[in-house]
Amino acid sequence: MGDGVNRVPKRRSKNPIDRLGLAVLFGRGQKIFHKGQKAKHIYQVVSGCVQTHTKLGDGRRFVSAFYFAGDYFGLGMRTKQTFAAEASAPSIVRVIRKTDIALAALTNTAVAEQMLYLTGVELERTQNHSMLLRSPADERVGNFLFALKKRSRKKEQDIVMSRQEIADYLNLTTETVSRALTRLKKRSAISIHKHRRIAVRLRRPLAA
Amino acid sequence: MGDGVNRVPKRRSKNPIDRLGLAVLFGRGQKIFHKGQKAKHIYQVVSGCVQTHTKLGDGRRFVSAFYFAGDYFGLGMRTKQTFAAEASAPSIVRVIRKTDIALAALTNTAVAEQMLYLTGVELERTQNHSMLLRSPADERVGNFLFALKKRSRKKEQDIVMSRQEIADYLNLTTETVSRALTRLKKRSAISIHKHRRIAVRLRRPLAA
DNA sequence: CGCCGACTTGAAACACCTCAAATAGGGTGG
DNA sequence: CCACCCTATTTGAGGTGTTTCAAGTCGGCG
Repeated sequence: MGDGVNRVPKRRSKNPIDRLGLAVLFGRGQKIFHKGQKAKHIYQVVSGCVQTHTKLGDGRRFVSAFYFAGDYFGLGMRTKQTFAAEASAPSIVRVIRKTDIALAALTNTAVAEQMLYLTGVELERTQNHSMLLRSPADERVGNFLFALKKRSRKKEQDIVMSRQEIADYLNLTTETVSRALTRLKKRSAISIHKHRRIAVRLRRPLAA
Repeated sequence: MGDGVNRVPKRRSKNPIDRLGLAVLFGRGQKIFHKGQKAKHIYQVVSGCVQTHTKLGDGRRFVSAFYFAGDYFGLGMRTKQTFAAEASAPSIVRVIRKTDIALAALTNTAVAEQMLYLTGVELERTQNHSMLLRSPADERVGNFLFALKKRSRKKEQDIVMSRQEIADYLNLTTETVSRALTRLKKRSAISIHKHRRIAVRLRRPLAA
């Protein structure tokens, strides 16, 4: 957490660790934690969108995940962060100290259970990403959009991240992402308004 | 677990869940669990090598991980298995009922900790795999071999899996794996004896 | 010793990338 | 509110790496 961030009141819920932590507002592009930083906290997106990423030696950028409202991130890191996290859009993030979680776990066994559960969710997310990286470009883009749609349950998606960020997540170039979108449009799998607003017509994942 | 498997005595250790479960011998290619099967157990490789995989609709095969002696697998699956598991080589696998783990957790808080730790290790494994899938073929193959070397700490690796299995893990074809090996040999990064025995000379991961 | 599957090698096709240029949208200052 | 500018996105042409299809070679095992 850098300086100049605005603190907002924490929210309440019935899940054990959802009562802990402090909600903080991050502007678009602002770093939430750095790669290599000591992993003393876990995080939950309250609103907005967060990405975790790393830069490869040659300057390529690798986005490992996007997180939306409700998602936890920074899990499973026992000592240091493997990736950096930053806001893909203005976001409110709840920051929870691991020491507070450990403390809560002493009196509530559901805490340890929830941590295991959340780490399992993160594992599943990463496995799905691995699967996604194995398909051809059109499928990668189509199924990325399809996943967004499933999450939001809206007809039209507001794509908060740039083509470049999508490309870095899907291991493609912006040009290929753009062409894939054009082809999906021609197939009437999607329609695009003003670049960032996309209606996904797919009812099931795109298959080869 | 199919029929006709040979049961062998369970082993002992000081980690809490290492005392649980029953060790079972599986022959090469034998299924340990099926995709979609209820996830009632977790597993530890005692000896040999296990792979988890899934078949995509069009017949492509996707190997999600290889596990070696000491590795746990089948973690983070809360209800059903997302992948199938089978022995890549004759392997002894310890099969541990989750109910037994839950039972042990009641009297020993270290059990829940170890489960979280092991799931974190699995998450890290999957993240590394995702990274691997983003590099060019030679790097994928080279760094796959390098990872094997780091694990075994031997000069020569006995590659127990077939080229096809490596290809399915790295999202390449057998031909490309083969050509990558040839190029690595020409660069004297490795040397190959009789196809399955490879000396990895790399001291650090291959970079672009 | 010989067979058979696993592995390697070769040539052509294809998908994605790179470099280059055109277009569209958002934001700013008048 | 409009014109302009600046960046994000799209589109185009050509190059590169991986796949595909087709032969060949190696090595384990009977």
